[in-house]
Amino acid sequence: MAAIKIKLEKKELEIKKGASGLDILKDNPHDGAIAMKLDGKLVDLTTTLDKSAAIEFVTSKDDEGKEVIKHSAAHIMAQAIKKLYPEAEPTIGPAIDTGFYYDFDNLKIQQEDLPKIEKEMKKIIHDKLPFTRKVVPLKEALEMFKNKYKKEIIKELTDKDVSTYKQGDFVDLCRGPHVPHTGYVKAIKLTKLAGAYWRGDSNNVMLTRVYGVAFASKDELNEYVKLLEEAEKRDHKKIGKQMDLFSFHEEAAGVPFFHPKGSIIYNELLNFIRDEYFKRDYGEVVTPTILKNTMWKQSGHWDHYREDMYFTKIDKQDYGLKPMNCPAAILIYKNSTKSYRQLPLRYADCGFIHRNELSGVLNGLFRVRRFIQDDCHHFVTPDQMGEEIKELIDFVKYVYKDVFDFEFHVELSTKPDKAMGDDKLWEQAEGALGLAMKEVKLPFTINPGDGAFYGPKLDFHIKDALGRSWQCGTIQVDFQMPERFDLNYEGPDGTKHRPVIIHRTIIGSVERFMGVLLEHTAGRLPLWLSPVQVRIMPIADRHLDYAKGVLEELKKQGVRVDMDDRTETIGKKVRDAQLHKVPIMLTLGDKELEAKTLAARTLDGKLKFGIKTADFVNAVKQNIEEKKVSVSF
RNA sequence: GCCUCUGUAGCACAGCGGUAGUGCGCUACCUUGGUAAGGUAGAGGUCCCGAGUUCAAUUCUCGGCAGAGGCUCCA
Repeated sequence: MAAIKIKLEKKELEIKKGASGLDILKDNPHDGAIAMKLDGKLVDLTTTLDKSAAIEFVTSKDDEGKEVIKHSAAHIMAQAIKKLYPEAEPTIGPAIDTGFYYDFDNLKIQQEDLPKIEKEMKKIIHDKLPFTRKVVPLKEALEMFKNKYKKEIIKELTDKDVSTYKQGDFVDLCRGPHVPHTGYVKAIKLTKLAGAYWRGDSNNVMLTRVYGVAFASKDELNEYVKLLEEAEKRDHKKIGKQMDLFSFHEEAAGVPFFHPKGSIIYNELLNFIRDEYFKRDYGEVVTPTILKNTMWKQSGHWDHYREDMYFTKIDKQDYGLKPMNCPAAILIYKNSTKSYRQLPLRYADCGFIHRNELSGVLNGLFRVRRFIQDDCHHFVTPDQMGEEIKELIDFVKYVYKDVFDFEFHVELSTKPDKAMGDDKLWEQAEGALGLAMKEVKLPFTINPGDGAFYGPKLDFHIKDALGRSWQCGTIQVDFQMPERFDLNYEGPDGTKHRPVIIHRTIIGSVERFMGVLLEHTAGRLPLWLSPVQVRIMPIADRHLDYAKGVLEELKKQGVRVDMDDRTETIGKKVRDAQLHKVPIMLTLGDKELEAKTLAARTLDGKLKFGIKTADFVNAVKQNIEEKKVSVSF
């Protein structure tokens, strides 16, 4: 038989024509190989070679390999479900970041059914059924697949042929690639059941989506399960309860009740941002929550945002609760003639805004119906726009990286379908944001059609300790509102010019940011944000008087301090303080009483004895002042 | 809003067609203890709300409200 030359990584090999990746692996073992790249294109290991090519094996450790495993697992699940529920109609089932899912129509199952499906999947995996690829002409494919969803997909394809994969008696429309046989998928777990609209459109029927995870080893599955447990422990709703920060009540769905301790965190976040405003030449404004509908009609909110608003009547006139602060800032701007010398003009507004969110999207502090944004409207000349945006990006970087130690990424969201204004202004605004990002040399991705109705935006997503990402800050360029409200300023030439409005938030909403921060830190907030910064714990009753003295002194110094004077053992008091995430514990006993010193314990279990009160106060104040992320002595 | 699930003491959960338990927490007393749980006793519940089935509903059925996880949406 004829031989062909292939290039395998750095080696040149000669193999039989028609040999497959699996054949090559026999003589050239490659640990964990599950797919391969043929001249850079990802294909099955079972693909046969009929001409010279460069080959690279892809393993289950590579991202591409992981995706192959997840995708193969989706097919295995579909096969299992088809067997258990023959009337179910498979639609689509891709690999996703966290695993895979498959959507079915006509599948009526419950959470309890998942183990049954898992069991069936394990059988299929045990049987090591080969995945076989077959390319068929479109017409033939239309006959092969009876179900309407698959037909719909096939009809939209522009290729001549479509590729199908078969394992056992299950055939699916699929580009591939897949693992050679089902036995390659070593560990699977079905995680949740959900509803999902066909093609993600809420006008379409709701399908049943089954989510799962798949790995090439049991260890990886265990690791994943651990991560889930960790995430559950860090759930901010749970931490909020444990630390007595806030609660939710059915009397006000979607709006948190912040308790005294939670309110401290809330207010500290606002204080922090206000201090930054002061340094950066912002003016804070305080404005009404309820404004007349005439205002909302002029701003465009009536046409573009009404669904998300609450309305009321006062003296037979129609009013709406503000979902955004911009109209108020605009009214203040228009209150007097503005000169170019006054710009940029920055109106910060920490007012409550209300959004009538769908009940199904509410989620702890992450998604609420009433919240405060660290919102500001920058009125700038077109010339100042670029510089102002760059300064803002810098501000964002300072807050995320320097103060809170968050990684983040940026998306540029462009014109949505439901937008107002003409395309030219949109392009100009999008260009300005993109250019600023390039100039500050930050990478960003494009999120098409996700802009606000009045302008494109940069969205800042922060990454927490568990690698999850949250949208918080946003910078939006708006040419529309200045037009609608006929805003202007006197230029150096003595004529009127149109300003540009930049709408932006950095921490986003105080609520969401607090939730992210609680999960990121697992409740171990930096000292400056901790509701109780220091807890004093006398060891026996005879230390009480000394402890009270220390308590008063720290209070006088502005430290948030409390005392655990219960008749409990010191071990018990330490445990309680640990559980409530009190950053500094002062244990006061005979030694301290005698030497008039303090003994401190931090949450990491480190102890230090013999601290002088004055030194302690200085260290604590400095840590707070510098907004340090952690405490140490 | 839609899909699946859930709702029992402050919290975490058992339980059951005959109006309820456990642990932690709380209160009192004893204990005065050196870095993640000392002992004993006690208080605490409209079993989310409403209707239906039943001799009897916290339990079964239906409707509502709220929560969780998804989908769509979003700070």
